[in-house]
Amino acid sequence: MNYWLMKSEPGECSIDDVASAKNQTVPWTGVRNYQARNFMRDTMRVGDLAFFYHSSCPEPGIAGIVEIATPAYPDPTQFDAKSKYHDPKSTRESPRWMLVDTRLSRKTRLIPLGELREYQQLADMRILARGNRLSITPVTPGEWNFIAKKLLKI
DNA sequence: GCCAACGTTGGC
DNA sequence: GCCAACGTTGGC
Repeated sequence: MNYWLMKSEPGECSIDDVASAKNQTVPWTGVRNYQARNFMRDTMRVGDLAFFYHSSCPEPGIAGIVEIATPAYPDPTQFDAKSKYHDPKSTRESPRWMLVDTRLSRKTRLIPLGELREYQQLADMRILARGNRLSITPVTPGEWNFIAKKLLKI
């Protein structure tokens, strides 16, 4: 079982959008970065848990927990000429972009980015690194447990 | 809106 | 294969 942190812009898809989606499940559409794709394609397993992080918004921070609900499969938006995620270089025979579905595990209180920065135990988290732009990053069990137990008390 | 940081592109 | 230019991300 692996732990992750997945960024989403709440203007695109917030934790409340996941909560109100059918089966409280959303496809993690639109990843166009190879490292993030590789995590989904190669390392994620059904049942893995991820912090759902709100980025590029007034209050960036962890807003909930989602569970990986499916194995990786081709992101349909890459084939859709009308989608902003369309990739003309990708083919159905050898799709370039993969995604997983994520299902709400629970909504949490919002842990602001500034609060995450307060703890030495979390100092190595990728999300806290300067200039970090990777939208999916691994979280260690130690970091996961610290956030879940100490900050969220779950 | 600014700007640092980083990934991707494309010419060579 | 190198690397400069460019575009994007994301916090502030």
